[in-house]
Amino acid sequence: MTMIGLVDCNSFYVSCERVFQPRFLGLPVGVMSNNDGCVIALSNELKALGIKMGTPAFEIQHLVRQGRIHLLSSNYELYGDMSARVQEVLEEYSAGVEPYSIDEMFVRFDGFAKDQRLKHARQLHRKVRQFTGIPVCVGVAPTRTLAKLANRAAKKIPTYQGVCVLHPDSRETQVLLKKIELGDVWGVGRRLVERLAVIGIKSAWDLAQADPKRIRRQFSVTLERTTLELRGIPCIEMNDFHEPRQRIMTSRSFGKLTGDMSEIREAIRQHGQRGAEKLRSQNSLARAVLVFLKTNPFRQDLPQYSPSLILELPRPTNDSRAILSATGQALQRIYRKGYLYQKGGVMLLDLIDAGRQQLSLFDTPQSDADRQRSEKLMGVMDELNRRMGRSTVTLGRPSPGAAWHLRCANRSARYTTRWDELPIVRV
DNA sequence: TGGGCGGCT
DNA sequence: AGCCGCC
Repeated sequence: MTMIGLVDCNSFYVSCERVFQPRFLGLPVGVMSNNDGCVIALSNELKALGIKMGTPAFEIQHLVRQGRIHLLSSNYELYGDMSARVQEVLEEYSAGVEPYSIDEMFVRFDGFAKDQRLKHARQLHRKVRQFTGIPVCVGVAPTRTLAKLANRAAKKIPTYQGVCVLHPDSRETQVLLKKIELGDVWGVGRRLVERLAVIGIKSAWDLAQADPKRIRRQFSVTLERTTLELRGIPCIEMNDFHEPRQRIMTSRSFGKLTGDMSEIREAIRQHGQRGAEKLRSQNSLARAVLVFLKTNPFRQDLPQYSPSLILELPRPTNDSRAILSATGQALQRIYRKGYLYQKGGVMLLDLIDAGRQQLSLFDTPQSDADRQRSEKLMGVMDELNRRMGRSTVTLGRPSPGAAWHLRCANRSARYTTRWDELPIVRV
């Protein structure tokens, strides 16, 4: 019998901050997205004030000024490191871990006798807290979808105290399916909830009772799988985290609205280089690039323009110079004067494995030599940036103070990954 | 008023 | 290419 656990960190980003700044314990605290745009992690105290995930930060700035709530800029270096620590603890106490996101990990639960599952789940719950300081909830069930559901119950229903085990075909599973809202089921979003309501499916239980073939016909294979998983039949595999990405996107809001071509060009160059680095780190080549710009859709008083353009590369490459050359051309062609742009970015598409690149018919010894030089140059750049910090070596001129620099006014120290930012303890 | 990925139609 | 899903 397959059994799978899902360990989900509570208010993960907020919890990371609290580990190093205990004064935030018990207070309404939120962590904002990149660019301090909106709230993406909330402490329970902040949720209790009625503030929701995704609330724009500017809407609640008055509460910050009054000192009634605290908003922190996000500190991904810290969260990434804390996530690795959680994973290490789970690996130590379990038979296998599949990271799913920065704050969620699936854990193998096969091979435990029925009466041992709860004990083991409680042990994971306790050990992660003990060794990392991060509070987590644990859900265990025969499928990933049910494990997510169990986790949700563990988080929301106090009697579970953070740990919920659903044994195969149990009464408890039925009760929960009837209690949990459809939109809380993994894979069922807002739109599907609306469409399912039309045919009378309103709860997770209803979906579990539906005919999978009909679901497949009227909706999709993904939803059919969800339906089967709700019945305890495993059919969703994890994307292996080690599989290379199929496409790579780097984009960011400019710090302010801008129509200035030179500022935008700099930002796009930055994204192109960052994308090329990601490409090389997963040992892939791109066959095409996409560049996009976007005006601010919330400013209906301003003219709207959201162009994008795909350019094929002359040959598959991960050379920053070739990629920048393509992104530059694409930008040139989509940029229009007279608009204020909010955001821009680069996607690298049609990725292939660098090791399995077929030699093109048109390859000559000359281009082979070029490729070797390219690999050498890119390798040196990546190595310098790795050792000395990101953006030590870049192509093109740096432009300090440009509009597109990240806003992160209230970021905490990178306590666990920078020697000069170690926390200080007084005893 | 985020950023970045996958999958299906 | 566009939509939807997830976190």
